[in-house]
Amino acid sequence: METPVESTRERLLNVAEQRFGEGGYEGTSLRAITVAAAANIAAVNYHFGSKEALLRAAVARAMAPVNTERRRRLDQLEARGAPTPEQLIRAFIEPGLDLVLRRGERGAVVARFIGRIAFDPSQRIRELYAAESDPIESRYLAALQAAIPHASPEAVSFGYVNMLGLLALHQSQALSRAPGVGSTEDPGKLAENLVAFLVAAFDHGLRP
Amino acid sequence: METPVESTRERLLNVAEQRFGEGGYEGTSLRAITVAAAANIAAVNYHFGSKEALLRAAVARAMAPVNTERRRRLDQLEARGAPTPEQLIRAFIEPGLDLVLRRGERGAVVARFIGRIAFDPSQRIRELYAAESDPIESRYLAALQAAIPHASPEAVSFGYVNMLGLLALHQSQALSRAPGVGSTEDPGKLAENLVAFLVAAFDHGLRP
DNA sequence: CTCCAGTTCAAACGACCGCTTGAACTATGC
DNA sequence: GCATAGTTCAAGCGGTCGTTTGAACTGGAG
Repeated sequence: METPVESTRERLLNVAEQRFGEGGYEGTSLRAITVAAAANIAAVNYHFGSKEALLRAAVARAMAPVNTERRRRLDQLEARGAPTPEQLIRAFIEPGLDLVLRRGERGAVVARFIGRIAFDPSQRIRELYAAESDPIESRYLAALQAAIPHASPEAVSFGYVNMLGLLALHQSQALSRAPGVGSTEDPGKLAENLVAFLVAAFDHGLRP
Repeated sequence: METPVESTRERLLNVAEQRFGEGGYEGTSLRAITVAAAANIAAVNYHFGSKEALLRAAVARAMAPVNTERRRRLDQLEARGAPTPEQLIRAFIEPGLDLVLRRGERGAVVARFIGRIAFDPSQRIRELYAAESDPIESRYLAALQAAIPHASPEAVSFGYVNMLGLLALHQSQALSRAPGVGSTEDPGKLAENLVAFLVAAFDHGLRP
């Protein structure tokens, strides 16, 4: 009645995160996006300004709820006193997998989009993602360092980067090369497995 | 005297693995490659047939010594009896980081190339890499399963995929967003850190 | 010298790229 | 009803893409 179910702008963002997540930034053309979104090519430049600006808007929209949830969990943990490594890892991983994978079809699309962009071949694109998640990341790094005092800052950074990479890897579903490997597993278990894997690595696998 | 230092074919492969490693497959044009290789554009189709065939040849050439070394280490380990998880992880990681990062400038180029292609946005490209490393991978999976009998096959596969992903991540140097994070670290230490991280995760972080 | 296979070359092919233009449509306020 | 701002549209811009073509060059064999 008031809104035509989905505005052109929203349709563009939805299709963009789907296609960019499937083929990457360079591998996806604006024409492919606009056709799938039933929009005119010029609509992209009208609503966003450029292809990269469309990507930027899509990244910002996709990351917003994840960042919010991470911030909320971190606030909550720090209010209760010194958090354990497991609590911190869980607070980082779960918003990326759970919150996003539990929302059915669209959630998986968003997760794949985020995971792909985070490690896009182009450094320019990667920085675009990093800018969206840097603030909260530095808070996590500091909290992790405090929770694992016996590890050097370099070791904590190393672990953190690995956590980031593994999360992106599973978000992007790049490991579905052989069907049935772990793709049909339910997201909850994946999150639990990943958390357990990382907790063990952080607790026993950080060299001085 | 006998060879003009480098044949056109070799120059194309060298530049291809450098540029593909920097910008990804879709983000690198044949013209950029041929210009940098001081070759004519048609040389690509003459020597290889197509852009994708050039990539395939580059992947095969880059992976060959890594696969050989992995096979050699695995043979050696299995000849001595039941290998430990650490031995297996080391035998997988070190050929990917050491053997390739220790060869100075060119080694780093090859490593980045492999790491990028392994998780390219396009599934087609990823499969191209997988085809080159699948045989040896299945041997590792079986050996890992035998070395960690208390873990389910799903858990071992999960750990293996994570190992693969982290190796590719560090090979591709995609984490050099902030300069100086860990980029200037020497490759030997990186390998040791990564092995320790993975050993701890495999030993204590695989859920039943 | 002639021949010929192997290689390199400039030039161009059609297709697609991101982006722009200017007109047409739509809906709201007066 | 009419102006106006917001949006959509077909069409086309210059440029780059991967690939192809046919001629020119190269060096060794007969």
